[in-house]
Amino acid sequence: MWQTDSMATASGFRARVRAELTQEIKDEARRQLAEEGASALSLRGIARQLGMVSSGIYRYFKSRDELLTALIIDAYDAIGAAVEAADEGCERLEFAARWRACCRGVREWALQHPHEYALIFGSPVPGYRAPEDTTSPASRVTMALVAVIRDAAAAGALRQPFAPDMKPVLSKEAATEARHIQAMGLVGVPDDAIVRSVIAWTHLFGAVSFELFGRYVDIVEDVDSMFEQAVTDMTAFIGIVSPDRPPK
Amino acid sequence: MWQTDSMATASGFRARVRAELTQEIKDEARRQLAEEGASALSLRGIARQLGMVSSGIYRYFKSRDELLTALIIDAYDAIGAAVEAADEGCERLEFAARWRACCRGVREWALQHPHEYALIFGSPVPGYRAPEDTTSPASRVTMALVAVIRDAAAAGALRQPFAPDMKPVLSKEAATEARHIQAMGLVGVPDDAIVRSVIAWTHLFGAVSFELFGRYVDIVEDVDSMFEQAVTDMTAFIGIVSPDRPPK
DNA sequence: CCAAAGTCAAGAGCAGTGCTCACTTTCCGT
DNA sequence: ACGGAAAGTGAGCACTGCTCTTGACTTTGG
Repeated sequence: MWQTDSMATASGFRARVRAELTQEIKDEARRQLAEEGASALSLRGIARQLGMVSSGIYRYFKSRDELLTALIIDAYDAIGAAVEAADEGCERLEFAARWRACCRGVREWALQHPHEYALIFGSPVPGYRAPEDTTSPASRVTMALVAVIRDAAAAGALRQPFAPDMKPVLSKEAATEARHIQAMGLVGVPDDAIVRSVIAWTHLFGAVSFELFGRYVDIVEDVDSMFEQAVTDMTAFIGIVSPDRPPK
Repeated sequence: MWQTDSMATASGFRARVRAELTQEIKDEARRQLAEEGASALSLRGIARQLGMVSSGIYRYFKSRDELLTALIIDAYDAIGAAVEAADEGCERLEFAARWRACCRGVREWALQHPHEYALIFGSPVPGYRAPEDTTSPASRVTMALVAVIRDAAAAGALRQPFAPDMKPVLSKEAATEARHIQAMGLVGVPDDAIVRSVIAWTHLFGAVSFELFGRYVDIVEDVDSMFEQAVTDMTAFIGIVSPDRPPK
């Protein structure tokens, strides 16, 4: 009994120290990331800053890629948590507000952690292959957005946004694809609304990437207002309305 | 006279050889880029492949960054030319077709040159600062898209896409921003249509980036059809119609 | 026509990188 | 108290971008 206890505390102590140093390495890595970017991240530099010898890092991460992977997972979790929190700050039935809040959550997190955003949504680091462990945290943001669409559809708060003479035709192939996507948690959502949701999701990250990577420079001046308007327009484009909104 | 001639041919010869070797270096760099990605691009590797010594490269590009800049400019020009060609393959008055052709042009060039696309539209290389020379070629694609919108507006082929009860309100700030963008070649285009054009432009590159950077994996299966449908939907979203289309 | 000036390839070398490996120290579980 | 695992150390390998000097060649001007 006490053996188990001492064993637990002992190995617990070991594990604790190890976890702490692992965290310190990641923190320092994030610091360097924020200052110089991903490809300037140097294991030797981290070790130097932490007062240890460079080869010591390899007791904690067996390669630079593995460190990067850990940072990527943390970043996915962080942005996922940020978006979930943004969603949960809304009235459950205010679907349009929820969608907009999720969008703002993505952008705000990205603006606060530009290099970490670039790490996960920028061009993949050459030679780097995303391991399995990243896929689950990577989907948190998407799942939050999916939930809003699903809930809105279930509450009958998804409408046809286009004027009758402007409505685009949905191709047979796109409808098939929509049916396929439907299986991932979008039961009850019309085919064309699924397509428009994917479009809005794509636009969201396109907009944040454009802003962060400088593509709006000398074109869009008031990026805040443009983003806000874009999110509003895209919410309407999907067809999300408030549940109490008069049907017509 | 013959001196001038010999001088001219001599220096012309020199310049020609120099231009040829410069081109060879860029070609080999593009080859390595396509195989391993931007950050794996090695001057020593290029020199090795070209049978010259590494320091020789510096006679032609005074740093790795300068080589990258040259590749970036070439890439901007190439995608710009591709989109312009796509546009010019359409009837001048088929504005919706022109817009869609430009979008397809972007995607097709990107799929054919993924690493070059990543070079110009991926996360900026850390420490790399885009020099002035890139800005002009960088805007060719944007200018082609702007021309389509402008022409469509001038021909009265820009409509309000939303159903009356779904139309989002345009904020004062967004209207101001739209007026600002208008000055860049979009005279005569309504404020809300300008905003929607920016959104569609943003979505376009978001979609191509998502596809290329693997964000559609395990989510969108038939990427071709989804892209085609998205472009169709976004063309309607902007409000571009064919000029002969019955007004209602 | 021949020397001066300019051009360019070559190679050594510097400071930095990721990573490996043998070695020592530390400290935990029995 | 002791054996062994885990953690820390430092030398070393192969690679990188980049600089600088040296020597050969070409073009130019007196």
